[in-house]
Amino acid sequence: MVKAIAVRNLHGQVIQELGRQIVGGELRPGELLPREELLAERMIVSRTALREAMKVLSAKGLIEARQRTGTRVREKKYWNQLDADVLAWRCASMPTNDFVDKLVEMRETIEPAAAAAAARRRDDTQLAALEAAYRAMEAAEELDAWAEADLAFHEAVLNATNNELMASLFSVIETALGTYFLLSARTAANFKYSLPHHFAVYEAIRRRQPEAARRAMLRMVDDSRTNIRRRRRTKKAS
Amino acid sequence: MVKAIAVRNLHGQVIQELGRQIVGGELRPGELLPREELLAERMIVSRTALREAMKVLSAKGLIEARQRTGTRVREKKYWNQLDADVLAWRCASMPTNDFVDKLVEMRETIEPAAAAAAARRRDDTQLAALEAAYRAMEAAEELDAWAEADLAFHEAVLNATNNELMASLFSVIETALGTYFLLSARTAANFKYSLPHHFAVYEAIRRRQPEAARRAMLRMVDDSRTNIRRRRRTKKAS
DNA sequence: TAAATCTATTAGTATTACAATTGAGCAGGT
DNA sequence: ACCTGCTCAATTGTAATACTAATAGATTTA
Repeated sequence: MVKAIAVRNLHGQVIQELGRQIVGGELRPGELLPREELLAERMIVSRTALREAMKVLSAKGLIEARQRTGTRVREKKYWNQLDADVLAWRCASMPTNDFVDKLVEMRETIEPAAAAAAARRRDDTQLAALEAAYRAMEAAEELDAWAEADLAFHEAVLNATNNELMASLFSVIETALGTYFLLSARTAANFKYSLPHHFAVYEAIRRRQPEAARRAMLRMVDDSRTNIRRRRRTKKAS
Repeated sequence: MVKAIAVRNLHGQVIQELGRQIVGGELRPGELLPREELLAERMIVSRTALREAMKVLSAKGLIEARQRTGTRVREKKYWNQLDADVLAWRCASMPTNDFVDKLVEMRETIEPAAAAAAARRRDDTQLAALEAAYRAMEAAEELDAWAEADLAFHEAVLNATNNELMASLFSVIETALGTYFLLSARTAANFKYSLPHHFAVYEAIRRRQPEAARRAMLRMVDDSRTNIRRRRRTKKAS
């Protein structure tokens, strides 16, 4: 479901390894992990490499090191839940359905608001980008091209927001969901199903009508969610 | 405006130093920073400590290191905008008003949605926490106590959401805004001004009325924003 | 009993050495 | 003149080692 970020470095691997274990629940919050020397030995890396990894995990809020006491896994409430890696590890570990629901809920909250903001503040360049994305969706002949254009469309909306925070949040969520929400609902036969929804969003943003944009985006997201749910049931049945 | 996270460690200081410089624009994207040996020497730390800091900055998406080439500052689009530190550095560097507006915009989209979700999914324990926070606000005699209770109230709402992502996002934003949005609008005289708003939110959540909760929270946030704006004008005038 | 102190353990920092990667230039062939 | 591939050197990546600093817990002392 999730793209594993390619890791060439050694400490990168260590980060992944430990991060996965912590987020996945093998290492439970409060648990004390072996002292650096031992752990390094076990993972067959130098203490240097291990420590570089630990610093990163610590920055993500997953662990906390104190002299003499050792390093322990922090409570979940301190984790940087919005960190791309943490999110990815959760996706990789969790019995996904309820977590996906949470991600979708975030998306449902963000995107309509973003559409409204875009309608308010977009400049002509950003509108042009949006239009280009829409035309690409319209012209798409096959699923791949359509998915790519769809993604570009949503990015363009977020971009027109002129609020990097919104854009960033969406991109994190979207990465976590992978191609899930883009592709899941549509079969090869009807993948252009939501084109009218996209047009409505585009039009509202073009005309600078925030409320219309919000409603249009809401309809789109809603629709996508019901499709995902339907798909989920189908899968379960099969 | 922002709480500087207390840093005891050396690499912690280095992280702050470099992070601030990058986010603050002293080191521009694309710029190549000195090789580790030199940089370490300049900052009067060992290469070890420097590298531990670099790994963290790299995890935040601020820099990218490649062998032979060196380490360079990444484009803004790759930064983890939602990282607490990155946010804090931005707050510390930016001519704040427009950035604060962006944060407020995030808050305005999140909180009403959160209130609605809370009304849908809260359990009795969470409701009790919410009630406790409300009573504390009601009972508050002075500004400090009120601010604390207010914060607890919002946390309780987010918590009742049962969606850690929402909770996390809010907590990040709230930290970035510091006590700004909690305190800025109210003078010592009328700090209990928004109590009715809070009651409305509480009631709607208690009665499991999502839409009512959303609207109530929206009114509250809207109101808070106008107060902030008013305050801003006043400040400018003075 | 409580307060001060010592001690052993663990993370933090520094230093040094070497390995791995790779851009750039050079050599050789066509 | 142009491509190909090789070598070289610069920079990050990894390791090993030694020492420093903080502190939980035992020990001593008032």
